[in-house]
Amino acid sequence: MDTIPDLRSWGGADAYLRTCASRAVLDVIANKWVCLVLGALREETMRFGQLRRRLDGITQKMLTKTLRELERDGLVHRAVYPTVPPRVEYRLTELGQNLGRLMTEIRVWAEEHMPEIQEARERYDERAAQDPMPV
Amino acid sequence: MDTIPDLRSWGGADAYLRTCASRAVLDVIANKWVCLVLGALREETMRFGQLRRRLDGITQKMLTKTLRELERDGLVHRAVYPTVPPRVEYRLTELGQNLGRLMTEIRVWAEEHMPEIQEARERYDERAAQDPMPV
DNA sequence: CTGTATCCCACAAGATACTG
DNA sequence: CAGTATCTTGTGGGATACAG
Repeated sequence: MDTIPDLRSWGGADAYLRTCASRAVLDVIANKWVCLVLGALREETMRFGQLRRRLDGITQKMLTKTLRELERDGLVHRAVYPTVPPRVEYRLTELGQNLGRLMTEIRVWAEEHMPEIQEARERYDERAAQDPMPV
Repeated sequence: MDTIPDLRSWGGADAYLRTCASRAVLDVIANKWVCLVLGALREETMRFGQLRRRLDGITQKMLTKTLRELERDGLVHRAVYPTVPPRVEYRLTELGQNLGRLMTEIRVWAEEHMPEIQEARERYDERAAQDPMPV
């Protein structure tokens, strides 16, 4: 079982986390699957398999892990209906919806500016290819 | 030398990246150091060592790598002054400032909501400790 | 259908030492 | 000062098999 990292190292002498909440939150959302799951659930409550298809490319394992983390962080609510076969629905909590709005802003930014990034990369790579990098 | 991963590595039929810009951008910003560097440079142009001290806890290697990626993506400009000892200044490009604003929103959100996340975790862990998890 | 449990590997990332 | 070059370890994450 994957263990969920504990952040209580907070306030301690640790160099990374010390002072700020920002770093703790970044440890939550600086994760592509987390962002994508939040984004997907923003649209509607979804079942596990539905979510899996929606997030084309995610493995069962990563989806489960991501959802558990989000549940632990109070961003996603997990509702189990003890039917057979089992039915599990995931929906954003209020906190999750709140964060989801930020995710949407990121998506909007992404769609608007990705071309510029792509162009910058091509320029950079071209320059790098020309410059005689030392052995 | 660390190579900068190329998006196209997963190209073509891959399930993850294909269509959307969001995923490509998430691969850029879903990274705590990237977020922190952008956040730091939002305040002011900084030299390498200055940045390193500011981002307490980052290693030289990771800072270098992060800055190279950001430079490649056109988010950070790198200015080298061929003095001795060398002086290298990093500043956000316009695109970088633009993204930096999003970073700031994340920081604001973090400071506002981290306590809620922390509480959710404690509740979750307490519940988990009580429930007799199956072997 | 919704998960757990394993095996496995590539790579992210820290520590350390060296250089123009 | 601003990096490179190595070495090593942890872990993110895929593939697969199995279970309630």
